[in-house]
Amino acid sequence: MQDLPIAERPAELTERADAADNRRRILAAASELFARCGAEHVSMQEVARAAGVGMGTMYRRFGDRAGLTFALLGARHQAFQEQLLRGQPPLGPGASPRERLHAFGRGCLELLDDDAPLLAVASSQPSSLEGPNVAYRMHLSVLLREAGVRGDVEYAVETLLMGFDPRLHLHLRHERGWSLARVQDGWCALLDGWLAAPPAR
Amino acid sequence: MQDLPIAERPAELTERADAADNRRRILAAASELFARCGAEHVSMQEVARAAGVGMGTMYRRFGDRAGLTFALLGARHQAFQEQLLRGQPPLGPGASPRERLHAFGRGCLELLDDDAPLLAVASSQPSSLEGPNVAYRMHLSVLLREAGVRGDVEYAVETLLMGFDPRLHLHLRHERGWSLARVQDGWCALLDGWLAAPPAR
DNA sequence: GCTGTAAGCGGAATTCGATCCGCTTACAAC
DNA sequence: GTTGTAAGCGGATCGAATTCCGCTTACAGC
Repeated sequence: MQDLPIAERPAELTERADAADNRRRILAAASELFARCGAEHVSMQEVARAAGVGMGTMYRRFGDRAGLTFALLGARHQAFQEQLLRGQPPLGPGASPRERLHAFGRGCLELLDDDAPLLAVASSQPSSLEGPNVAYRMHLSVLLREAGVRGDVEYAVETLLMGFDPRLHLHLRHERGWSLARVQDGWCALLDGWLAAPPAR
Repeated sequence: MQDLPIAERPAELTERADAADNRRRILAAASELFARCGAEHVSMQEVARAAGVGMGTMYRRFGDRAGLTFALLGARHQAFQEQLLRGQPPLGPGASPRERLHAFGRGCLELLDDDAPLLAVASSQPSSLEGPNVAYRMHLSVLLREAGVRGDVEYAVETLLMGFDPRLHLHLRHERGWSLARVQDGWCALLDGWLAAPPAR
């Protein structure tokens, strides 16, 4: 939180005062509308009108709908990433890789449990394999190697990330009615499968 | 192939002659246009025009873009499913569950390798976790149990299915430049992780 | 062959995301 | 304070998916 979690500060520093104001108004309006009506029933038009800005302004700032969504989630996810890098064990450094990975998975799925409806709308976009996942990909990759996983670590990373897919999560939680704990346990079992795996093949 | 692979015949049997004709024309036009221009550059308008039908006709028949896509892929996937149920080992019955699962994964990924561009367009749709995956979900579920997997088999099934996500596949194959064999080996390693896993936790 | 009717049809209308573009304005330099 | 200019603005516009609805027609029953 104190210094740059990803590379995102420059944009805010060189931002014109009126632009910053609009940005805050758009985020506030989007947050309120999404919460009130459900993200999938709110059009970009409506957000723009509620924020008192034109369409051009929204798209200049956020690029597309997914961009707006990620920006909305930004604060919470940055705090989480901060914990991964500098927080207390078991999430932060100090615990064993396996413990950190378990804590990471459970934590991510907890965040996801709140954000899935929002993210599911964004995840059909081009940016979908990106967003916060870029940071998580690296985190997983490092810890899996530390934990001594043999075989194709990068493929393992991808499967573990797929476990955070918002549409999968909604499917399991709501269509299939699973508890969050069941999903978390499943993810940890998947992880342990990779940790225990013989050298592949 | 000889008798109903999924439940889909009734629609074709009660179909009016002109409707059947339109359906064939739409599929032919879509197939040709998708192949020539790339699925993502062809609008439903264009398919309709090329087939010589109105928009209403397309949507009455196929529901939405994803439906059209799945219909287009239907024949190949039904043949594959047929092989799973009644074909030669190792794909069909006769081999050990583990061998059948490996063959299944490799075969699916091979099909996917051709179809991913098409499926990726469809997979942002509501129908996305469905399509051919419904049948594959059951196949995996049965074979994993036969193979004696302990713990949450259903979660294992979902992770294995995520390995067939068309957008993941395109990402790995084209953005990351992996070979098909690497993806297949990765999937098999994932499978073996589940087969070898201790009772979870 | 005639006829009633449900299925099917075409294409206009609607909706929504995204882009475009000419006008406005904050603010740094002087 | 004035000024130049790049950044920012808004809303018209476009393109695509999907829905709607009044007309047409295949075909089962007679």
